[in-house]
Amino acid sequence: MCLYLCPSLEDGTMKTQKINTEILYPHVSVDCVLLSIVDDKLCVLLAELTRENDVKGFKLPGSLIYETEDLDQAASRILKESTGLTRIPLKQFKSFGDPARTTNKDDVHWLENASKLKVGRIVTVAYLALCKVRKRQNTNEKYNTAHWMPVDELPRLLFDHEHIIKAAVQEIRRWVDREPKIVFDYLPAKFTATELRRTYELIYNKKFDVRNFHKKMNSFGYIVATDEMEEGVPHRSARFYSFDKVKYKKIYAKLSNN
Amino acid sequence: MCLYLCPSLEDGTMKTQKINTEILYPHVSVDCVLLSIVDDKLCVLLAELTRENDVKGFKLPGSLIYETEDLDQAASRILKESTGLTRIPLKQFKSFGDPARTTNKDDVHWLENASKLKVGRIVTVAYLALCKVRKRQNTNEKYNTAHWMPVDELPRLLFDHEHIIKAAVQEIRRWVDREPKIVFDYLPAKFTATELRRTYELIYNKKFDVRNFHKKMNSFGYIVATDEMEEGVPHRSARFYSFDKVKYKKIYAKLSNN
DNA sequence: ACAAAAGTGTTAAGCGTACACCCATGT
DNA sequence: ACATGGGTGTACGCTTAACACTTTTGT
Repeated sequence: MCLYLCPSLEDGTMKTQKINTEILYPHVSVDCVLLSIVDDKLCVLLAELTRENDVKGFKLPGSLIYETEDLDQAASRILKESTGLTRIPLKQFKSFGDPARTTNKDDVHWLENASKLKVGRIVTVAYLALCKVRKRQNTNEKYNTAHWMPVDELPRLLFDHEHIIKAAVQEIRRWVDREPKIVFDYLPAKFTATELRRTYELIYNKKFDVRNFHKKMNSFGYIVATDEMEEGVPHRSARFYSFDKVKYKKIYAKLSNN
Repeated sequence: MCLYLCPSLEDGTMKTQKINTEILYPHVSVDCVLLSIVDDKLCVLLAELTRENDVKGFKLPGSLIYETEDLDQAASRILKESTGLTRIPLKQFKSFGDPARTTNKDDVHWLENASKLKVGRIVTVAYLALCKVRKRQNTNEKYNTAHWMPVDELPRLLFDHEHIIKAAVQEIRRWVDREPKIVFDYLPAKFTATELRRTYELIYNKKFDVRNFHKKMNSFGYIVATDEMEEGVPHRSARFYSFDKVKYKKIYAKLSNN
């Protein structure tokens, strides 16, 4: 029943935090699984947590939400804080609310120490994005400890964050199936067939036949060949292709009409 | 950043509610979009809200979560409270946390009146299920006002509940695509080809060719013909089929290996 | 006999998969 | 010349979609 509702938090009885003159809503957090390809591996951005110069583990970039903030806004904020990126499509994919998710004694102890707050129950809403990696992205000092780490060689992670990452990797495949556009938001404006294929291979964690992949690319209808060719490579140079937004939208207009 | 954490709620500073000797966590709710087929229409279970014998609108069955309760548990509880059903697969499909979602003045006024509580921000986690409709299901007095209403003829709904239902109807199609099993959890143990086809048609909101549908049924491999036939119908009697769980699991074992 | 719904088969088109060789470029 | 990766076509099997008539049963 929904008849028992949230008492106002504005009466000051909650230990709310003032940050940037905004009030946190200290019951719900957003965690972002930011994926990218680094050194030919599918990687996730992780923040390193240390205590007394001792690395204790890693966590996903995340934050409690603000009182006046939508979940999607919180996710965008975290994306920007942790990578400097904006306008990257973010997808909410699952919420995690097991009361036991924040009860690992080591994790609680470590986090309470770092945060100077008592750690209670938190329901977290997980988001996913495929990020262009930029140099000099870690301008925020909180994230000078952020690292892109391969999703299949994960370090010790806070609470259920490993579980969240595994779910995200499953989810991104379904997302790309439905909205291939996100791959082109990730890729540079001009890309070679091999770059595109390799991106798909790393996302799906399987090889695609080169000839069949070219055929598929052509069948899409929204990937257009340019006149430009790779230069300075010690082998036959590859053609650059680009993504035609208008054609894409026409093709996918039907699909979303349901 | 996740460093600002939830203060313990056990210090009594929150206006928590004691119900069934458990403490509510008054910041997160679970709402269930319970779908079923009634009178050959895809319907959703809605609770009617009245004030002074005046029908003000409808809402999804939902509830704040308990302190010690997982989100999935809360959804199962709501399912049971509102329909009496247990063991029906429930799928978490999306969370809704727009701060403005609970700010419609009419809705707030009406709900505050009904609940005798100040309505603040609530993040809700939405679940979906396909329910067998049972007679005499509304044993819980809270739900003597529950009705199955067609999803394409929705009445005035509380807050963003219409939006949640629309999202659920999209989602159930994807769910059936991935896990056809839920259709057989919905259907009786013995069902005719037409019943199955009609179920698909109502879920997908489109017609399926009869012959092609039979062919597809057979290709599944887990739908087995029985010797039983319909009786007492004023036309050729239909064969009953049944769902073979073991065969199904063998077939879908591969798919989930990813 | 008729009304009403059940059940059945073929064809064509599109899509996925498997597979091997020549091409262009820099060293 | 050679090493390196780029680029191309065909054939087969599977899946999907379109389409019309006969069968069974109760009245």
